[in-house]
Amino acid sequence: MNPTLYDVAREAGVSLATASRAINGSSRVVKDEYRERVLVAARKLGYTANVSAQAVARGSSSSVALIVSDIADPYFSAIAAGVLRAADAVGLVVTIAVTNRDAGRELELVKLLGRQRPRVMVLAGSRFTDEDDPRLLIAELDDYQSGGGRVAFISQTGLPFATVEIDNTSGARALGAAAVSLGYRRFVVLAGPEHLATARDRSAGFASALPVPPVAIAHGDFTRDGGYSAMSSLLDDGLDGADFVFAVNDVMAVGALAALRDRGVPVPEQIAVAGFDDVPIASDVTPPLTTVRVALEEVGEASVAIALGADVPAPITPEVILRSSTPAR
Amino acid sequence: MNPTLYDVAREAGVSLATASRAINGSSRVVKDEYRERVLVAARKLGYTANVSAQAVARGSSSSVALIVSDIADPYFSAIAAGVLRAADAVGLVVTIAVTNRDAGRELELVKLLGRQRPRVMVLAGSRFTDEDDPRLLIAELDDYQSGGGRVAFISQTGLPFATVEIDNTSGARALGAAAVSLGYRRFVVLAGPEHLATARDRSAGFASALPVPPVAIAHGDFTRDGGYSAMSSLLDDGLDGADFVFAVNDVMAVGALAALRDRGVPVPEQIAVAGFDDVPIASDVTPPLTTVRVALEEVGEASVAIALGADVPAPITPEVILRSSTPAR
DNA sequence: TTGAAAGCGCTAACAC
DNA sequence: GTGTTAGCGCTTTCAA
Repeated sequence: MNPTLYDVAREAGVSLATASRAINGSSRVVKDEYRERVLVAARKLGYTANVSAQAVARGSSSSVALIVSDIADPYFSAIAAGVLRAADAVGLVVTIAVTNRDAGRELELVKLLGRQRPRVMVLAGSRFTDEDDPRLLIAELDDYQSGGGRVAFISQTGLPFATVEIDNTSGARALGAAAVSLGYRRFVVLAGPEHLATARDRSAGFASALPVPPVAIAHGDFTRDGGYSAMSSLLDDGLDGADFVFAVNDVMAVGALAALRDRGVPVPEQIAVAGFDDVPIASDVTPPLTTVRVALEEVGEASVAIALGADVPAPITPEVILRSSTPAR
Repeated sequence: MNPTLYDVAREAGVSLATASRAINGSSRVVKDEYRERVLVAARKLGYTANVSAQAVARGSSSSVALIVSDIADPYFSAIAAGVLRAADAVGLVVTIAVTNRDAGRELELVKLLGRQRPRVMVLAGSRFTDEDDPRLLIAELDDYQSGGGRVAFISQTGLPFATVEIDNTSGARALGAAAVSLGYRRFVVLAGPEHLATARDRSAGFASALPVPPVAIAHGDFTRDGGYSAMSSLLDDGLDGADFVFAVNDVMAVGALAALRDRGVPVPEQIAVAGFDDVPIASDVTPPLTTVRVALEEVGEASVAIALGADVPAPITPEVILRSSTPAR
């Protein structure tokens, strides 16, 4: 059995209240001698506070709930790292749950994690433009907020909650412009899931910078394998002189690179490849990937900051990073 | 304010006890009519159970605590994915904290996360052979266990707790043997931190399969950058005819690949490279990396299984995966 | 089967 | 400063 605060108080010969004040350092001042006695007793008994009990008594917990699509995806694990760091800095503990890219699951998880009454809830999945009904999610989050919780979204605009917004459109447009000025002329887009807002914005932003529409667009999952198969199907159809492929995120670009390599298509000699996000591996694949950098860890940190009351920052405009996967033509 | 169970009971016109039984489905049976009324009332009020209060009343929580070195490292994020999946399957929620590879931090985190009285605690960092004093950690974990918690370690033998053991030595030895039979003769090892048990085992296992000792061993962090700098310093010293470099984990191997590429050393033509773990990107770098596969997600799942009482599995013997970074000579 | 009531471990008035 | 005590929201005897 774990010793309770009551045990500590008895051992120290003080009241429960004094022990509580000495250990968690409330605003009240405890005489040094007593505090010392309490601390010694706590150490002697191996006392560990019970945060559940504290949460019940205080009416608020010390945790942040984080919902991501897939923790093994470098995009989300980088965000998680930022959330973890920011939470740690303010003494909060982080509970993580994954949707596996299932929108319905997200609502369930909001309910599930909401049971912990976390101080903050960060949602980092992505919205679907054709979503059945975001109203249920909104209602659930409203309930959560009315109970004193704070919500922050990452990269999902259009919802009535604080959001760390990433300007996917202009980032992608900048990349498109860079590609054009490097001399590329025939573009192909690995566009991700058809109804995923982030994917659409990036795809559209990229296209908006081109003098001519992309010669082909292939949809696929927002994952490495999605990139691999989208690229493969494009290859099956014949590249038809395309000289540049834009994958709407880096993990898809990595998949595309693998597909290209498996087919023996030289990159960047025959075709250039670019991604989006600048996840850590982007610079370590061969050739190093041109991409659009989003400071993911900072985005994660910002999400807990705004949930905790910081001003919502202006939309983050990601920066084009040119690497050898897209040399000048 | 969040509605409480009391509110629900009142709304449904039943007692608190009945509402509790109807909602969490205790062993007691509640008359259908009452149950229905309670459920309707709960929905109407938007009732959400408060797990902290449940934990206090029940004396046990429904969470698992996971401690890893760095969630952005693919090795740990893969393990985390497994832990998350296994926890989800049994209705447990996961709290994650990172040590940033600081051994002292691990003890602090055990204390910190222990305050939640998690049902299970999984430690996935790595032990240092020269550790100041594992006794403190052990004592802390013993306390935790005596309070009813269950501990599981991943890949860290020698501690008196259930462990998902990875046979690093034999995996590395098998890789060494494979390298020899492929025709390689002059080996170099990127050995990781000097006192990290996992790194030492892998390094020693590999060397034990060679006819001659490695021509050089470079230590460095167990990270991508550690691999990059270890490889760089070896390059500075002159490779001296080495034809094979073994990095004790994949992320270091990826760093080594980058260092080699930056210096213009062709891989695998001039020198072959192999890693360990088979993290997802291993097969996506160029050339695809020969490695020793550890089923990381399964390891994560196994850790919660054994903590929950499953039999401790035999040490996992990882499997050599030959890819193009180590062609036959 | 249901309800009253005694806790669970802790905090925070409130009184001394 | 310190102690008493009434909760916090929920579970679980124990009677009825």
